[in-house]
Amino acid sequence: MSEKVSDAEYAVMEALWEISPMTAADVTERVKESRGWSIQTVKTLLSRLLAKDIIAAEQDGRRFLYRPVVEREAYVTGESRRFVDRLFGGRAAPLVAHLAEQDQLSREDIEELEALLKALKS
Amino acid sequence: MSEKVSDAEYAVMEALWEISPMTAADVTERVKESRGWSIQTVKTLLSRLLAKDIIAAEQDGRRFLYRPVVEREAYVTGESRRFVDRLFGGRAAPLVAHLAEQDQLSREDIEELEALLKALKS
DNA sequence: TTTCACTGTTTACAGATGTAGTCGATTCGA
DNA sequence: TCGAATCGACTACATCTGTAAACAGTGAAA
Repeated sequence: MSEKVSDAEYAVMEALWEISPMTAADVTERVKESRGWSIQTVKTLLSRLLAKDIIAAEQDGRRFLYRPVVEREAYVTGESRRFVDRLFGGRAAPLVAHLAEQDQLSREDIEELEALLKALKS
Repeated sequence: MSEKVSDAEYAVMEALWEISPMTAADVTERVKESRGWSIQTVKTLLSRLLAKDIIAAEQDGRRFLYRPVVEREAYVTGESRRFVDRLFGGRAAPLVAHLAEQDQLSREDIEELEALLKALKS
């Protein structure tokens, strides 16, 4: 059970899930727009992720190339489960009901969901 | 926009959302099973929630009676939005698709969702 | 060869969080 | 009435988080 990923660390993971492996400088470049972090900050986050075994590093000359160990899919699954458990007693239907009540479902969402359910029934 | 509720604080909120108002001792009693907290811990959490204006306290003799200011509904809405934004680009359909892929949807969920969608279409 | 740019590593430091202990006031039971 | 229980307030303290600065090593440019 890999450890918890903080908000800031998550931003780094997003970059690495999109492209990997990358050097610390690359990652800094890619997260520059969203967060204005210095490369020092990114290095700290990378070290912490390394220590938690969320990512791995492979030496390349004098630098390291970082890559995810935990895949995005697995992470999202874990987080989703935690979220649904915590706020909706582990049931998905109340979650969707809630989103619907809050008008957080677009017509497009609704159509996709219908198609999805149809597929699930078969 | 009310401040962030930590994990421990959330456990206290759950109790208060179920029954309120309650004294610190009551809350301690109600969270005893899930978390084994001392009353001191609960008092600290209540103070922090007070400071964040997530709950309010009304004096009752020598004690305080605590009650939620932020309603569960509002909290869940905020958290849901944050969650869906962060992990699914703000779209609900991919979230449900993901839950489906992970077999996190029961037959019951599926039926409820169908009914829900039917209602939404009208 | 000297200097500079760039590495990773170590250290920093304030604020949030989890989990209480201590303290002074007060009320309640004996 | 007097001690025990209880209350809220204040203090404590380790860990995590966000955000870096300082530093030491090294490879590249001049």
